[in-house]
Amino acid sequence: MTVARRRAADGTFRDAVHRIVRQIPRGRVCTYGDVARLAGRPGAARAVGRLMAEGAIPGLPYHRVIGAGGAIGGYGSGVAFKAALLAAEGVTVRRGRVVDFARLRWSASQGNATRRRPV
DNA sequence: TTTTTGACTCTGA
DNA sequence: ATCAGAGCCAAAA
Repeated sequence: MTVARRRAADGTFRDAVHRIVRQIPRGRVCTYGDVARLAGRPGAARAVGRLMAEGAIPGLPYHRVIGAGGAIGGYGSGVAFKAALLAAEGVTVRRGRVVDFARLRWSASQGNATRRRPV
């Protein structure tokens, strides 16, 4: 491997966050705090938000990362566009809040098929 | 190394 | 429900 690929998985917080965000299924959402916790740094929600703003990896579903309690959070191109992207996946956003956030909330451990009761 | 920044979150008024 | 304040963390300056 060449040193040029130092952006690859190296155990850094940033890489951990990127890998997690990439796993969020379509039609589901995850909070900044959740991502931080999954990355092994509970409480680093703010740091996660900053990484989202960087958008270092195009193609990642950054729009699926929202605020605590289902708050829409922010977005580089505007929260309106973020809401539109979510709507396109079947996630309804009303008054800056994700409807049925509790059910659409995603966790790495359940992303597979642990859902015993489909929506 | 210290300071600043930012798509956060919780608590209390 | 809405707002201000404080706490927290990682990356960049």
